[in-house]
Amino acid sequence: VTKSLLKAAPGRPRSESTHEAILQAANELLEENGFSGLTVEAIAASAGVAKTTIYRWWPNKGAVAMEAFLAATSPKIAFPETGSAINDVVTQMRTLIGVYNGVTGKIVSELIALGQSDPETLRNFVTGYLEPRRTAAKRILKDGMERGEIRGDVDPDILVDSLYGPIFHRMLSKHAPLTEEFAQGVADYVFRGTVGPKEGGGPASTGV
Amino acid sequence: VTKSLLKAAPGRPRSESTHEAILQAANELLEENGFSGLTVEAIAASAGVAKTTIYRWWPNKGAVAMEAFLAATSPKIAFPETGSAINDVVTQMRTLIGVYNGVTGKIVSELIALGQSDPETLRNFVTGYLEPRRTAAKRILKDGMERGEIRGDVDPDILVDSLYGPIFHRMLSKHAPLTEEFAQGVADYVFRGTVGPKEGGGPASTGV
Amino acid sequence: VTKSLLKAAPGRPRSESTHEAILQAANELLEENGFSGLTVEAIAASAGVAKTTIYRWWPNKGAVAMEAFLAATSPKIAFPETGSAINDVVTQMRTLIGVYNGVTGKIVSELIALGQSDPETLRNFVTGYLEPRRTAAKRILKDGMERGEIRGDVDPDILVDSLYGPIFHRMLSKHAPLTEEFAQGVADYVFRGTVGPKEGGGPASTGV
Amino acid sequence: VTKSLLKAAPGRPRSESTHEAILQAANELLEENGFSGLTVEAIAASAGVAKTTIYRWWPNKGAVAMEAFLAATSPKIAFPETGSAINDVVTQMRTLIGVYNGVTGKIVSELIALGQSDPETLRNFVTGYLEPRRTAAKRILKDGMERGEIRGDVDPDILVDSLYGPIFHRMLSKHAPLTEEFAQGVADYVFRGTVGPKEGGGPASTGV
DNA sequence: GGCTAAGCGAGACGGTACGTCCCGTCTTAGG
DNA sequence: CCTAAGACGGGACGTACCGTCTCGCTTAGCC
Repeated sequence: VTKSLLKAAPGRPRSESTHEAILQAANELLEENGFSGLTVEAIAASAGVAKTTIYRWWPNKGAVAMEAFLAATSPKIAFPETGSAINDVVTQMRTLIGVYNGVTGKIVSELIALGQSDPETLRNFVTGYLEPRRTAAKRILKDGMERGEIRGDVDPDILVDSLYGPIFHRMLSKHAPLTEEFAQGVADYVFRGTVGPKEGGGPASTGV
Repeated sequence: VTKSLLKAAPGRPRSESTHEAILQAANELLEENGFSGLTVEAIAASAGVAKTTIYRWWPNKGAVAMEAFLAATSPKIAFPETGSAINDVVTQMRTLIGVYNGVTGKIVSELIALGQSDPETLRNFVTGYLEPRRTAAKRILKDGMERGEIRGDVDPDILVDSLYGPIFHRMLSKHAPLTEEFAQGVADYVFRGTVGPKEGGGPASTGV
Repeated sequence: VTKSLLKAAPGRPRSESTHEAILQAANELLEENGFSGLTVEAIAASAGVAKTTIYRWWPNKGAVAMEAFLAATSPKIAFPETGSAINDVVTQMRTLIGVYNGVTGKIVSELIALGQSDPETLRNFVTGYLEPRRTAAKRILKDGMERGEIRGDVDPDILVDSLYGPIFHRMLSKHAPLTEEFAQGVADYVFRGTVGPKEGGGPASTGV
Repeated sequence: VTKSLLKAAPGRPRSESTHEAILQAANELLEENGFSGLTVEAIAASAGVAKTTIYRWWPNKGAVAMEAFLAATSPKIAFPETGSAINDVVTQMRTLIGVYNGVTGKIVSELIALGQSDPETLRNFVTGYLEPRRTAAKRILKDGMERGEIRGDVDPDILVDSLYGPIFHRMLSKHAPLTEEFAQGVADYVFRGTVGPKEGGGPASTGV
């Protein structure tokens, strides 16, 4: 009977409860004070853990914050499946607007901010957060392309950034409010285009 | 002969050379080390200036960095004027790609990042950098709407974010390369739309 | 009228009260817990001072402890002057025994101990504490040599170490009690010698 | 065949090679870096041994260092036996000077230093190192007293400290060089005394 | 020409958090 | 029961910058 395919590592095994306590403490502090108000010492104190234990596993507080955020938000991806790719994506965009107007938006913004001075963190954010969501969106859009709902010569990567890029832009720059109307407008333009005569009923909205 | 309509303030006047030395030092350090490696003490040392003098005129290092950046880059706005709004905007977007792939892109990114933990800085970035550029772009687009090149019911604010938001997104998240093809693609989709049959010549590119 | 021969240093002058508060706090903690129980953080807290301020002026806690000790004990040198060098020295030795059996002995021991891993500290101890006392003792002994009380060919440096070395030895090694009888005995042997027949009244004690 | 008259303890027996490896590693590190640069983790690493194993057998690093030192130096006691106690002692003192000017002196100093903050260590040093040597010296001196070479009313404990205390003092305080001349001088004074007229041939040296 | 007032260089200061070192304890698995 | 391995809580270290504070000197306009 094989006990395990992997030989057990020698020494005292890493305490899983400690690991989780750290991530949970980090998450709570992150939601309370934002990233800039996050300190390793506070995480340690709040988790009832030694600072050294944190530094044993993460190189800096950014890495802790990132893992804490990812652990807490990873599973939340959800697209509706109505049969219309455009419908599905627009619905998800409007939902996202609500999320990004809340605490999550603040944390996502700060993680991207953090990533500007720490490439490792940015890479982790992209692979752990952004890519899975982009992939899901591209899946929907590709389905729409298969069905003929969306043109076949479209590049899904560019399309998905065309749709979500503006949302990130407003979330980060705050130069204009991040509303569902905005998301709807962006989707309308990207799907229906904007060229045409000055006056005109224009193409119907893609709105849900 | 009155030298000035305003009564001169008493006391020693502010040294303009000191002011400039500070901004220049800040700019150099910003380009060298990025914002996170920027410290007030380093600016002071590099400018041959007392820390006190910096704090007399700016509330924190973010404000110095912002002013330094704006002083160095403000005048550079330039849109071509070919008679085609779409042409002009796309050309400018492709130019912007080049700029944002260089040092300026790094600094802009870090200023946005900085703004995530300092609302004042973000506001200054928006009013000092972003708004002038958005206004210029909207001017071009509105001209196109007047001419009938672009639909009349389009919201210029949303349109401009649809075009530039994706660029900022890739600049900040670095999940995919920031190429002229990308800018071209985004512009194509936003102007011509993406709905349509799977196969199809599709609408002509908006390309220059 | 000259204000000062030295040009005033630029910048905010060092706070003398802070300086003293640090030394006093260090001294109190030293007497309470001994040197090994002394921490820079405790000194800072107890003096109401920032840790950085301590490190601005002293390289490590040993240096603070040394200066604190020297500031508190420097002026205490006192030899009686009875006309007899031997008498004076022996009296002082007996007094010293009392001092070294108390807190001072503990601190002196720990400073010497500290000096074993920090040459700078040891040097400061010697020049700040030991040398002045050795010089004073040598002064007395040389007077005795002038008067003919002590032989003229004696080396005062060796003599003074012959008298005080044993005291330091017992203070540090604690292999036998540090009593006035011990001091008396050492002085007897060093001054009167120990050679001679097994039985014998022996030379009179040098005792006071 | 009985392996032993004593019943063997249950479980895995203590590894003697491990024991020795620890002491040897400690000794090497002690000679290299001195005591302050000695860490349990370094001993463990250098001996290829687990930290736990060290703590199972010694309460702290001082105890390891002490045992390592004693194991390495215990057997080295040697007094000449020329028939003259004074001769023998002086010869040994001069030899000791050489030893204490080398690595051994450094280690002895640091062990005494260590003992200032750890009574247990100091006690071990005294019983394991100092006492045997003091006893040997007292044996020689008592022989001299028996023979009438040294006065009979002398306290051997005080005498031995009068002779060796000055050496320890200079070794620890480093206020003056530790030379054979110094040892000779101390012995001269302690055996022959120092009182007498200013000018005078004085008593003959006790020198060898 | 002296007075008043602010700008300025210099640098000390209280303070926060950092990331590191080493301690001595513990929890595993294996001998 | 010993040992290797190494995770853990903990305490203090010395450092980097922060933003504030006192200084004395400089540079102006005003009386």
